[in-house]
Amino acid sequence: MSDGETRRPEPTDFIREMIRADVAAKRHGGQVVTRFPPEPNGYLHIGHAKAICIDFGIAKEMGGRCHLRMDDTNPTTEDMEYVEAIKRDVRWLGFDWGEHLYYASDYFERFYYLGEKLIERGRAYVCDLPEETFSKEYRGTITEHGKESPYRARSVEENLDLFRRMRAGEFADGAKVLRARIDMTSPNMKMRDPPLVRIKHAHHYRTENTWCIYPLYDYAHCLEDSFEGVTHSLCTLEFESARELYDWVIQATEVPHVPRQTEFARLNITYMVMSKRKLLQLVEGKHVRGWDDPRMPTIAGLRRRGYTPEAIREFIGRVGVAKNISTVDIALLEHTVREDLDRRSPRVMAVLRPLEVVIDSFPEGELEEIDAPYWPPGTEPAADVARTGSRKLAFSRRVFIDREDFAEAPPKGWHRLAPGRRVRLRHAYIVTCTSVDKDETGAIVRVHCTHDPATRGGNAPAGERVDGTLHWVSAERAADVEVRLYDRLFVSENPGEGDADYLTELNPASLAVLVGKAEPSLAAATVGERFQLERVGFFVVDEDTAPGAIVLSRTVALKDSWQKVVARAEPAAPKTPDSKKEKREKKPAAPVEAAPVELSPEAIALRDAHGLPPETARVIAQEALLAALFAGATEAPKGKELAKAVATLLANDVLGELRSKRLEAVPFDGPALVELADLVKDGTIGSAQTKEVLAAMLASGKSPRAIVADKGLAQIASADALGPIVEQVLADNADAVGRYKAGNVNVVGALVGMVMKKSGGRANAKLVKELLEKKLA
RNA sequence: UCCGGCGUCGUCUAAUGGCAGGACAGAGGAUUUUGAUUCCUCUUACGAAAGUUCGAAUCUUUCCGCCGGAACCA
Repeated sequence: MSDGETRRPEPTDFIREMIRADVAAKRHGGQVVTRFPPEPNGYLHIGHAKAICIDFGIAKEMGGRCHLRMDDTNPTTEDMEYVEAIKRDVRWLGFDWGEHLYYASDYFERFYYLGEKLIERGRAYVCDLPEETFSKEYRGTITEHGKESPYRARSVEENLDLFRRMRAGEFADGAKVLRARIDMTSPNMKMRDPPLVRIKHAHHYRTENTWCIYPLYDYAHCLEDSFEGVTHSLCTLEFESARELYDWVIQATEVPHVPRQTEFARLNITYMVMSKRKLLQLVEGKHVRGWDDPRMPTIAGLRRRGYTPEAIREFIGRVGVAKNISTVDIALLEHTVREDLDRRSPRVMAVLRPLEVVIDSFPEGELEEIDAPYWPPGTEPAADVARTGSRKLAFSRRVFIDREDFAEAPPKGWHRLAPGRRVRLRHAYIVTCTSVDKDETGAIVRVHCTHDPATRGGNAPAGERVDGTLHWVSAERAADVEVRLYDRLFVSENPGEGDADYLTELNPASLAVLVGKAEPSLAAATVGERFQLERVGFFVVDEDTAPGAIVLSRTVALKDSWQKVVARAEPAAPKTPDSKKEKREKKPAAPVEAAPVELSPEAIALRDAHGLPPETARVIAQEALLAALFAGATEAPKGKELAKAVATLLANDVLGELRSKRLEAVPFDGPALVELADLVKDGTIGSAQTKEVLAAMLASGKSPRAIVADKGLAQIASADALGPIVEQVLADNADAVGRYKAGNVNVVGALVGMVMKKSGGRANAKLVKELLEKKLA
C-alpha cells in the first residue's frame, strides 16, 4: 500500500469472517489459499478488479497465498495475447502471485485420468445423444423432471473404450460426450447428468493439437482448485447453483483435497457494461478504439484513462463484499479517483477553447516571468509524486482564456469575466474587462481588458474581492496540446436494461477532441505524467504523445458546483430508472388478509391434541425432527401440561438453530425440552436464560438442570439484588440517560442489556426493565 | 411454475437479540488566488403482516418483490 492511502479498520465481510473462523478452527491446517481464475478470452475489467482484490487481498491479509490461474479449457476463444494482458493488469493493480501461475490446460491429462476413474466407479458414462436431443427431450425443464439417456446403462468396459476413442480422435465434434451419472430428476438442472468432457477438434493456444477432448467448467474448475490445494474458492453469485455439482465432482473423484466454494455479488456500476461479450462487441464493432480505450471499463482502459491502482483498490474497498445484487453509483468511483489524484497531480494551466484577451494597459512585446507553485497551499503531494516546487509562467499583452469564462451578458451568480467585471488571472494580475470585439456575424473574437499593476502575482488589495479567478495562457508562449475529453460511454444508467439494445445507448459525446493552448512547462511533459489543469480536471499524458505533440486525456473532471447551478436552472433531467424501492412497489401487494393457514392432517392433530396455535402446529408437523422431539416431549411426565411451551420453543428457537447451523440432528431429546420448560415455569430461569440453556443443550447435549447448575444460570429476580446494579449502570451511562430523557426510548433496551451483562446474564430482564423505567421516570 | 439466492437512506454497506452507524449522492453554510480541495450542519432507510421476547433489522411463519439456474461457455 502506498503511503497516505486511507487507513481504514480491517475490512469485515461475510467471506473474511468465514475464513477467519476457518483459520481459527485450524481447518486446512490454518492455511488460506485462494485463486483468481480468469479465462484468457478477453481483457480484465473493473468487475474482475473486485474479484482480484478479494482473492489476492484476503489471501494476503490472512498470510496465505493466491494463485493466478488461466482457466483455459475452451480452445476456441482463448489466446496468448489475453494471458499477457491479464498478467500485466493484475500486476499493475498491485498484486503478486509469486511462483503460483497455473494453467488449467496443464491439467488435461489429470482430467482425463479422473474421467476414466469416474467411469470405473459408475459415476460417469459416454452419451451419444446429440446436444439438441438431450436438451429438448431428456433434460426436462425447470418444472419437469428429465428422463434418463438410453446410453446411461452402458457397461464400464464400453464406456472406457468409448472414452479412450474419444481421446484418440475417432469421433466428430459433438458425437459423444462424457456425462456425470447423477440424477435426471434433480430440481437443480445442473445435476441432471451434466456433460463433463466434450469433443472439440480445435487448436489450443498452449497444448496445440495434443487434445481433441476438453473438460467443461463444472468438471474442471473444482478439480483445479483441489489440485492446487485451494482452500477457499471465491466466485460470483451466478455459480451458486453450480456449487452442488462442484461438491459432487470433488466427492466422486475422491481427490484428497477438498476446497470450498463461496459466492459473492459481482460488481456493477452505473453507466457501464461489464460483460465480456459486450466489451468484445464494443471493440470488434469499433465503437471504441480498442480494449484499452480510456472509455472502456477494462483495467487497461482505466489505466490509460489515468486511474491509479490505489484509487481502484480504494474504490473496491468502499464498495464492500456482500451477496446483495448491487449497482454502484459511478459517482463513487469518480470521487475515489479525484480524491487520489488530488494528492498526485501538480497544478498547471491550459486553455481548452481559447478566447483572445488583449491587456491594453500592458506594454506590447513585453514578457513578464512569473513564478507559480505547482501545489496550492495546504495540499500535500503524495510521497511518490515527482514534481514539486514551482514553475515559470510567461505573462504578456495577449493571453488566452477559456471561452466558457467570458459572458457578454452574464447570468446571475456569474463569477467570471464580463464587461466591466474585475477578475484575477491566476498567479498574474487582476484585470478589468473594457470592451468586446466581434466579427461580422456578431461572434465574439476578442476581449479587451486593462490590468492593475499593483496586483502582480494576483494579490488583491486588502479588503477587495474580485469577481473570480481564471486560468489563462500567454499567447506568446503557448504550447499547442491535443486534449481528449472523455465522458461516460453510455447515456443510460443501466445500458441494455429492459428491451433496449445497449448499443443504441452509446453516448455520442463520450469523446471530444480539442486543440488547446497550454502553459510552456507542459511542452516537456512525459507519457503517463498526471496533472490537474486548474479549474478543468485531472489529466494524464497519453501514449499517443510524440515529441512536440502533447496529447492530454481527461481522467475525470473537477467537481463543478457552477455546472450544478446551471443544470438546476434547466428543465429537470428525466427521472432515474426505477430504484429498488420502486421495483418492489411496482406491483403493490393486495392487502393481505392473514390467509387462513392450510393445515396438514398431522398439524390438525397436533393443534387439537395440545391446543397449539395453528402456526406452531404446522411448523412442527412440517419438520420431521421437530415432530419427533415434540412427540417425545409429550410422553414425558409433565409433557402434556407443558406441551404449549415446548412447542413454542421448538417452532421459534430450535428451528432457527437448526436452519442457521444446517443441523440434521440434535443432541437432546423431547423430555429435555420439557425439563427446560419446567425450569421456566417454576421461575428458576427467565426467558433470557432460556436461550442460553438451549444453546448449551445444542452444543453439549447436557440436561437443562445440569447446565443451569454448571453455569450458575439461576435467575436473579429480586429488586433488592438488582437495584444496586441498575444504579451502577445508570451512573456509568449518564449520556445514555440523557438521550432517553431527550426522547429516545430505545435506550432502555441498551441499558437492560448492560445490566444483564453485569449480572452475568442472570438478571430477570423484565424486572430490570421495570426498575430502570421507574428510575428514569 | 421447480430449485437456489437476495431484500436496511437515492446508491453501496454496517449491526451477530439491546441507542439503526458510515461512505457516496443531495441540500445549506464557512474558508479559499481553482465555483477545486478542506471544514461544519442537515434531510432520508430495516419490503409487508403476524408470532416469539422485557426488548426484533436480527429468531419463526405467511405474503410480496428482485436476481440466478434448463451452453457440449466460463
